[in-house]
Amino acid sequence: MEENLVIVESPAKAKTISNFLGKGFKVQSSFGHIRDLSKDNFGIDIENNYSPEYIIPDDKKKVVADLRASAKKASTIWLASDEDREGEAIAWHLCEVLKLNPDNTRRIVFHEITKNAIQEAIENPRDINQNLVNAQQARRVLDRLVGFELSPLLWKKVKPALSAGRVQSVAVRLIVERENEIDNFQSTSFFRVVAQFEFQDKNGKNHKFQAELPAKLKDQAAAEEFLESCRGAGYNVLDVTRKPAKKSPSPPFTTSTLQQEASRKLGFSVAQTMSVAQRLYESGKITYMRTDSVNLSKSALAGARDVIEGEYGAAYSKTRNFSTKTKGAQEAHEAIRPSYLQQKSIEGKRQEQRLYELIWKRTIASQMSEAELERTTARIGISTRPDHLVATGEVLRFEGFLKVYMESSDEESNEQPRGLLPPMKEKDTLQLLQMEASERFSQFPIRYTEASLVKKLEELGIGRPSTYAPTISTILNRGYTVKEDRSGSERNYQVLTLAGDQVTSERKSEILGKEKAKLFPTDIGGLVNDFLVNYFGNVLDYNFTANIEKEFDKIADGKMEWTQMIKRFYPGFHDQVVQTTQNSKKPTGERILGKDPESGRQVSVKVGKFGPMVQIGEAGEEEKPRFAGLLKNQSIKTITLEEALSLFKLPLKIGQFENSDVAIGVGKFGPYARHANKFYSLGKTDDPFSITLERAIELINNKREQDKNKIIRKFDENPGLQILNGRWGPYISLDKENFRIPKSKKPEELGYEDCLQIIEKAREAKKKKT
DNA sequence: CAGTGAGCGAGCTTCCGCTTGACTT
Repeated sequence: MEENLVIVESPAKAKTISNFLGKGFKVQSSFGHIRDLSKDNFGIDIENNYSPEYIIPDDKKKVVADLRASAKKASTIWLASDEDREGEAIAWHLCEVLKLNPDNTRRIVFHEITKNAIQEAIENPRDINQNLVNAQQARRVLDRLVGFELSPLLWKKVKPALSAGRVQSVAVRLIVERENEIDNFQSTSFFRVVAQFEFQDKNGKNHKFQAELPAKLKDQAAAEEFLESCRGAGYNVLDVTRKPAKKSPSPPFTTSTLQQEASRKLGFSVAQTMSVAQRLYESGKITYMRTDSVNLSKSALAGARDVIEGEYGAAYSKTRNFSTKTKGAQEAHEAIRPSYLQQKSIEGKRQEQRLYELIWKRTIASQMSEAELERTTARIGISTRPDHLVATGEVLRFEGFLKVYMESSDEESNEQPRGLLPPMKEKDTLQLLQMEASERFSQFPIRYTEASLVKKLEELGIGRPSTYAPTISTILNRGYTVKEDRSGSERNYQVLTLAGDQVTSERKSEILGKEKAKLFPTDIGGLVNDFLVNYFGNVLDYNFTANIEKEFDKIADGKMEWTQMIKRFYPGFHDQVVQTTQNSKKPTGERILGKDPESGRQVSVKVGKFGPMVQIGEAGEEEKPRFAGLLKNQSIKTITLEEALSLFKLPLKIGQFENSDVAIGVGKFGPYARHANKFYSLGKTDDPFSITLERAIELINNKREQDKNKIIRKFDENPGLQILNGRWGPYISLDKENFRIPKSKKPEELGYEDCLQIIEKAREAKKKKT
């Protein structure tokens, strides 16, 4: 009965702290929350003042049992979960579940994992803040009520297994509305005038540079008139002004900004960033990766200063404290930074090295001095016109943090890097090389990437660092949105050129709307969003979360009873659900395309139980309607009658191979080629209507080759038993049941008996579990 | 795994936030 038990949320943290505390302290992890609402009847007794019913999920039973055993043996229990709403609730659930005695239970918090911080925390314990716990319960109950009432409504009205929630539904709304903005965008064109000049300095050296007309010209006639009027003109410098400017580094990484920069600079998906960061955290290379704080510990600040002064000199060092501007930030952790700042790079997988270096650079740069620039502006007069052209140059006087790191941007920039202007002064004359007026277009709104959607959600205060990546997965998995590349289409534009005293005109073309890994709404995403916005505009409101957060704060401050808050929301919301269930029509997005020339029956498209489909004929007619699903890249919004009708041509025989028919069809898993009763998926770029027999045979042969490599070993004793190569490495397959191979064994050396042993063991382990 | 859908209809799906393995073929 002498040990102290410290409970934290993460095992990696437990390990680190354990080293600081030494003997007499046992440190264990709760692995996050240990209890959640039951799934029966919402897990909330609505009749009984919204009393929550908590259960311990199966995968937490062992954790709880271990903690219970340790708690029994401990003289004092220290609850050291994070100092935020969720962390406080975890501490409270631990008290409840482990039946901890308040006399020997202490609540402690620390913001950085150093020996001093932890000792200080232990010297200043406090009680559990029940108000903060209640704010968490209100948050949890509200999310459950919203999610579990809206989702079943969608099952009834749209399609089974859909979902809606306070966070995911707003994420979908952002994507759908952005797409609408793009659809409705009217691109306007204008002309931009850029001139190339040559200047000869007093040593006779020639310098080339460019200058631009500040005003844009409204159409081709204006551009032509402008260039014509410049024919034979002289150009001289009206004045030159110099202005100093400064650039400051960005704050160190939070989860959201790390996801954005890893996406822009390394091309990582949000989930990929988190999984690589998790490995870095677990191996002790970086601090915790789920954080909304830009704060660095004192020791990190000192460490950064040492590194910068040693590596670049004292002039490059500037200690900065950043403050969070994010809505609803809870700041239970530090910013994401290297654990040891003197370590510029690490050993490990390529991805880990790249992400680590990004984190190192960002952290170090945040503690460096400003970059100092000098911007030069020269105004250039045109002898035949009152207008003037402007040339700008930028010189870096002092690199500062730019020596290490520069943040990227989501916007496509057409600004060219500006260099130094030649040493011109007032009244100098310039030689015009050529002047170009080129047609430009107003910029379409930009589609979201995973990371820029996270940025937007964070700005709105919706979601938390631990949920950004899972939220993206959810809206992709539900089929509300797809992440895609688009090749774009050609657009023509006009360029007028004044050179050698002649104005010429030329038509050029460029690619418009090329997209890489952008989020597009699907038909179902659009349909569900319109339905929810129409009937539940209050919950789908971009400010809904921000407003209820204010109420959670009141609860946390003890100024409001948490059940009061739910009482104010739920009855009205529930009534909305009941009303909508009874009174709303099924939203189908139906569009009538025309008549089927063969039968004369109506052809329409809509979203059905299995997704978007075409229908020939109507229900209730003598002959039943015929149905066909849309292809993945087709939409009920844009599909034509002709495209819709051709879907009924499938499955389509395209020829013979090895004396059997080859037919192209579309199934549950997309387009396929069928041959001798076997299915072969078509590639992403294969069009089911125009695919050739040659290509189909190629696919068949590829698949056969793959299957050949799939088999590592076969056994004569039992043809149902094989060692196969799968997506996640080698595995044992017995009559369609699969088993993992222990890491200690080499799959190609396993014999028949070995396999049976592994299977036996796996089956026993499974039995124990249940 | 590979067309399903028009309504007699079983029973299933679902939320957000904390956290990692276990697990997928």
